[in-house]
Amino acid sequence: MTKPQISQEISQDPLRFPVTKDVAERAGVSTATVSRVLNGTARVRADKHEAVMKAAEELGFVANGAARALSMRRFMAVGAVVPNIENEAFIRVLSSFQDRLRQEGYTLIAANSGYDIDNVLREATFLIERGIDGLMLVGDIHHPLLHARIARQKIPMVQVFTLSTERACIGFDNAASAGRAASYLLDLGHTRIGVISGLRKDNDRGGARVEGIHAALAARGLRMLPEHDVEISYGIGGGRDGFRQMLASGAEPPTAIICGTDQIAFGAMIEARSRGLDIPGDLSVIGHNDSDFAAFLSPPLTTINVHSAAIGRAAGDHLVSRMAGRPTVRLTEIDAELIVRGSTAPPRARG
Amino acid sequence: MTKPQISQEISQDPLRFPVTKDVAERAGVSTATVSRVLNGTARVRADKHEAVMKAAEELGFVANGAARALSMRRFMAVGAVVPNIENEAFIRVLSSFQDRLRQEGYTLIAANSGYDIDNVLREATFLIERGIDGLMLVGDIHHPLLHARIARQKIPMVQVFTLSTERACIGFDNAASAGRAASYLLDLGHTRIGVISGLRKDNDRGGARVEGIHAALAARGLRMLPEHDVEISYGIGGGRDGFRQMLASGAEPPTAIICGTDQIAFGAMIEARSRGLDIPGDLSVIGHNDSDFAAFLSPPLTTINVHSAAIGRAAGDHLVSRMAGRPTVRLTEIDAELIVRGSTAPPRARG
DNA sequence: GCCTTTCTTGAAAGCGATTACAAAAGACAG
DNA sequence: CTGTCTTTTGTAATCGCTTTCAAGAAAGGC
Repeated sequence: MTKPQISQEISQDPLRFPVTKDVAERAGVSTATVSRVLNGTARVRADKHEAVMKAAEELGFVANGAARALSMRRFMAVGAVVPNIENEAFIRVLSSFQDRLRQEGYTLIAANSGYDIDNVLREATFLIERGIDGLMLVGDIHHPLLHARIARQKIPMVQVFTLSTERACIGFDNAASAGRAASYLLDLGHTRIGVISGLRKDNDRGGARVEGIHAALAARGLRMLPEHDVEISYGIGGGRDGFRQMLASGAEPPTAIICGTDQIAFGAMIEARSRGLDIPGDLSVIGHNDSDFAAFLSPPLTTINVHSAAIGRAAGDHLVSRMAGRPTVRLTEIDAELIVRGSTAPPRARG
Repeated sequence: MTKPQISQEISQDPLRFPVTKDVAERAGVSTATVSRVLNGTARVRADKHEAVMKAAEELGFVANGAARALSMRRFMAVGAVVPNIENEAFIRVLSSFQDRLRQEGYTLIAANSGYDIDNVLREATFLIERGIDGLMLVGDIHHPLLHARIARQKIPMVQVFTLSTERACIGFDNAASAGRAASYLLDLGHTRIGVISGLRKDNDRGGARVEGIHAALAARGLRMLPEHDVEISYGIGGGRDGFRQMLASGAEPPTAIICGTDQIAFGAMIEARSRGLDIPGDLSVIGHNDSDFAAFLSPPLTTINVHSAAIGRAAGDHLVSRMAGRPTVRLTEIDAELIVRGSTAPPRARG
């Protein structure tokens, strides 16, 4: 077994990775010059410039981000806390948000809260300790301490999927968009409309949507039966359970339902069909988010497209501007859109 | 409009957020003691302990992570580069990986590469500059420079969804597991078996799976028609296109197909049905990943569960141990499992 | 009560970058 | 060849935390 070759460039301690000083010595310049070359912050004579580049290359120099962050007082990272990192809508938001930030050299650090207001506080604090330069949150209802902390640290923050009167937001009016879906069903002639939503605790969006539906019904002098207003945890299984529960209540079944996600809608469709109900003949179904599979179900699912990717991109734009000290608009509305497919139709004439 | 209340605790510059020194002064101790109390690294007399906690609380103190990282030479963050952040399997891995790391106080920074080997290098370098203490990659084929860089910085790294002879891995033998699925179909009596996989460029897993299927066929003296081996970009639409392409080739259609994801399988099922083919009567279909919807399709989809969540957790365990300097096993095999549901059956006797 | 041992504490030295400031080196005109 | 104006460079301070070291306080043994 041969002695390990210590290559000449590793002078003293082969265990340590190279730092600015090593590059400086090797290139025969000062650390200031190294920094100037590597960051392009000031003119450096061509020969020294080249020497630095060469030395950095040879040593495999990688700048220490913590040291840089400390001295620049900028971390070049932004955080995001979403309720559920496995939910399609949030993934799309994060994905486009990240793309936008990455273009500007920012890193995204994402965390999830499990729809719990205390967890949002905990995760956001964790991110703030990390030194993030900006923060994205979902919704407008948060722990009061969180807003105080964000203000104290002067961290630019933007909220998505909501429109708030207080803070910067990118999103839409959840009540209005769900209301429009309800109105569409009412226009088709439905009168018994139900809703299956995800958990509404600490979730202003879910709550607003249900309220918007109630309001649309009320505007036509109708009201939703309490038995037709069910709340479940997300997922296909949840959708099945939700619809089963609605039928089991003994109340006259709805002729149309609006679901919190396309997964829930899919679950409800499965349950309905297993009971011999025809969709859309006996039951019209509307989902949320326009998931990949929505157009491929049979019948294809009518759904509310919330434009997650556009929202994420806009949130990125917003934060990038704020962090650069540029002026920004507080509210950006990217309205949700009802995509009508085959899962909705006028109610079948009563037998 | 009243003058903003400057609360007493903000003594000098109300623009700056509080630092250790401020807490120390307010509590009447040194910064060393503040650090000791806040990190619990050494015993401190009860009264001083309390004074520090109180001062920190009142000031809304949040430690500067960059400074901490710099002095501890530990960033308490790990990176992960996955091919596609919108793919269910990778999301599950990231989610469980993050949970595990979060327990130990680590932050996860995730990036995606779009199945491109150069992007993996770029993103990983970006993360290394950030100062990550550990790194997770998908698969075993990477840019040679990447391994050099990881070695130079002495960053613990673990690869998932693969088993390598060189590096630490958590995963399974892709060829063997796909081979088992093929053998299962062969046992049912199928002889014309096709495969629809995602892009295989820079993707050792996809390639290995297809090879495993070829090998299983060869072991029975059979071979796959080239027309039955198609490669598409991921997604339901891709699955439809893939199966359409297979039929359009003019070759005798397969009686069974194995798909790279459940989404692809779903797409292929849709296309098959639209052509009047019965599943599993005319066509058996196997997917990959056991997506949420797999069990709910009709017929329910037979699929290979790769245990993404378990892999992510194990990868977290592995890195946590390595970063703590504890000994670890290099290879952890978490075998994939065929879940047989209704989409597979013996081929219908030829008409 | 005095000496040794054990706990607590604070002063100060890093960690590895960036950058303000001043000195040095060139460029140019007279 | 000298003085002035730029441009390029290096020195050293700084960012905010952790941690070593040594001193001071408290505790225990005789």
